[in-house]
Amino acid sequence: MDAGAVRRRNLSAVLELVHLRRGVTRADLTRALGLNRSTIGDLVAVLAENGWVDERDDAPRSGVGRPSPRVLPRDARLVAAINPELDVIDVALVSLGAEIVARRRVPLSEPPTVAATVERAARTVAELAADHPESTVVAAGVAVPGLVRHEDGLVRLAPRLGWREEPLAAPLAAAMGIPVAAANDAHLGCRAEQSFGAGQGARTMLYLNGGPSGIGGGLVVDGRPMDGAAGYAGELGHASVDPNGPLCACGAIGCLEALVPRAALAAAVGLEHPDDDTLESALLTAIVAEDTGGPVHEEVARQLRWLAIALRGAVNLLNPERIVLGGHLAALWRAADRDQRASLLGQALPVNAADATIEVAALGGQRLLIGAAELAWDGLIADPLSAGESDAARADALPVVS
Amino acid sequence: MDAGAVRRRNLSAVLELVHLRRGVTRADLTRALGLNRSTIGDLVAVLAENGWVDERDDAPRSGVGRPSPRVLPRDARLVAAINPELDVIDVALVSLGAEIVARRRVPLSEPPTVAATVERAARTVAELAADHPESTVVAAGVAVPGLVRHEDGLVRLAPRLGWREEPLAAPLAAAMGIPVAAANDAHLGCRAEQSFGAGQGARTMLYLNGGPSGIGGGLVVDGRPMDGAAGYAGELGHASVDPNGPLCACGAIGCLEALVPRAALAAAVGLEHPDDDTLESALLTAIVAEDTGGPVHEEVARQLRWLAIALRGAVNLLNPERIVLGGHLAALWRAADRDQRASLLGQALPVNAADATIEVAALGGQRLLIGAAELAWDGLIADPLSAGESDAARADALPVVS
DNA sequence: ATGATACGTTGTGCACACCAACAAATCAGG
DNA sequence: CCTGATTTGTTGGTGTGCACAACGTATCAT
Repeated sequence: MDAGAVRRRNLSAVLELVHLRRGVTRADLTRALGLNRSTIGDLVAVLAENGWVDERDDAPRSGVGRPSPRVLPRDARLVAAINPELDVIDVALVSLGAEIVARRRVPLSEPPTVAATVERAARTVAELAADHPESTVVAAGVAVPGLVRHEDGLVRLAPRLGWREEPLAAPLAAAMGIPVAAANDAHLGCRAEQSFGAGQGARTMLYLNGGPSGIGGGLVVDGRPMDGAAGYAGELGHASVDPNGPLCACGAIGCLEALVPRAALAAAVGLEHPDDDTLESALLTAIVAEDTGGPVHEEVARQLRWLAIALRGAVNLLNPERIVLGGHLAALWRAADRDQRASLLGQALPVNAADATIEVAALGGQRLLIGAAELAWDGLIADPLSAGESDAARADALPVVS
Repeated sequence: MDAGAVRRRNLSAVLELVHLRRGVTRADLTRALGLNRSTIGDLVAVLAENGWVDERDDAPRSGVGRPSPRVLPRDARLVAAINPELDVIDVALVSLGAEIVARRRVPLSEPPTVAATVERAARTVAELAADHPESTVVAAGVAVPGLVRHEDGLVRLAPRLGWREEPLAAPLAAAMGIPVAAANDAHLGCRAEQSFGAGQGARTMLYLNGGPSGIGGGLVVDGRPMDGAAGYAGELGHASVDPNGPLCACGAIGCLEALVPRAALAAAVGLEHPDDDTLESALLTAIVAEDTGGPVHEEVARQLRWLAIALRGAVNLLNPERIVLGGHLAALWRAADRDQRASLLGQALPVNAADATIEVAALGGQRLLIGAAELAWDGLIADPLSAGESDAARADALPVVS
């Protein structure tokens, strides 16, 4: 580690705080980073020169002493967030501080091929960027409903889209002329919740999302997203919960996601492909309306029992301090009564159950886009000055294909 | 991060390499750390001045060019490693480079209380230290067969010893006058295997050990040991593998360790409390002697089936690149035939199964002591100069109770 | 108004890693 | 055995970046 690395680290730490807290005072920065006032002043000045932040004097007056100027993220640079799905490609431009500046949902008549995804996404990003001439789109992140190799953004398998061993990040980068990184959608949901949602502050966390194509998840270990050896960690949906259970689409027996399907929950309340909010409110309504022991109660109780078994294993293995539930698992949690909630971790070792709090995901429909944007910001925040002169020349500094 | 932090980090990185590789040339250090020759020379000189390393010119001649002196760990400082068990307290002095310099197994007539453990361990360490007057014992680590809170080394529960909510690190530190850290024995086995055994080089690894009191484990994530929120991670032994299975001692149903007990394997080969080596060789002998389908084959196959179910969940959740098996799980693996070995990860997602290799633990009976020593070295290696003048004054720099 | 408090600003010093030039120790080839 | 090539250690000089102290500035409390 040389002296330059110190500078890079400190600049990166400042920028990361500005990003995560959407603006902080310089005084906050000195306290959070333990650096000298003069050093912080210098670092902020460098970031301001390079177009990353603005300083403003509209500090909320708080206490005696000279007020500290606020350091705010600047929108001169944006990243693109892309989420291809079965019937839509969701595209957004996201600022530092994770504000969605522009968003367009491009409807599809049929599931997209990779080529179509690349073409539509690149075009849509260009159109959205044209509406924001004062900003430059400097990188992109893609949330893919499937397994993505993180070293090069190759989609190993996305059953819902019918993709298999398809390069994705590379052609997108070629089409857009900026670095592109891709990752599993649940991983990125986890990142988003960790940075800006229900996972804030948790150093060890398990995120579980119940979507139409199954149950995915993500992990945070020591405050950092955990990908595993190649990027496929977090697949608790394919943990065994019943060795005598049904055959799962993955070929194994008794997977969690085969026993806790979103479709069954939706069917119990008479819906077919509800979105998260619709499913949740229908479920809560049904639970209130129905007598205890009715079919909705039954299905909720059944799914909670299986979920508890899977959570027991994960909680005993990881000793997380937080568990965040999204999608129909969030709906399940909301529909559960006091006893059912307690029993979710009831069979875990007491010490592990005591450390863990269960929360419901907070970011709703913006989750995947914010997560994809986080992925895109990663390399830039890690080394803010490399983006200084030519934004395109920095491609190889990223864990990304350009 | 200030300038001094750079120095600390670099010194620490050099010392860590010397420790892990049990000596390296200065040329190796420049390559491994990417620092300048002159910087490495300076760092090594500082470490040598402070009694951490020796330089010797006995380099193995390899190729042209001026030979690089070897930097070797020096035994001026030692750490104590302590492992209380049911019928013995195992104590050792361990050098930088993880060589066991002295060891004594103190036999017990009955399971030790915490007070007895503290007294016997402290006395034994003092006696061993007296045999090595040229060295100073500067810290200690304890491997506990139970759940240990890592912030203060309090034993939450050690069923085998009958301990519950017992402070351990604090009284030991008081008795010995040096910093003491304590952790779960399987965690420390994992650390030992990671640093010096079958886990070397793995950045994501799952360690699983089958002992007489159950199945414990440890995790390595991003090259660093993973403890969880409070220190209780790795308990895959209490993952559910059969919701209709037997009641486990932990109060839950169908835990892995209830279905894969060491005692059943030992009983199958007619032994009662065999050590690891005895069990393994007896099992291998029996497998060869017995016809396929016999009771030993049956028990091995049965246990492997349950183990596969638990491993599936863990592998899909973590996407590890290595799985290390110890204790009777290692014996199981050794006894398994080709097909059985393949089927251990056969139900995991193919991408996850492809990334993971299964290995057998390599360090045998020294594992826990080496792991406990690793724990003790942690704080010292992280900041070598703080130990320079007064070895005792550095206590509060450690994640440890003094 | 006045002191106390908190913060930004400026100039200086220092720690530390890098660099370039040189010296030393080996190997290969004659 | 000598010579050149190669690799590495050594030395003195240089530059970068953070800390620190002293001072200026803006707010609050009385």
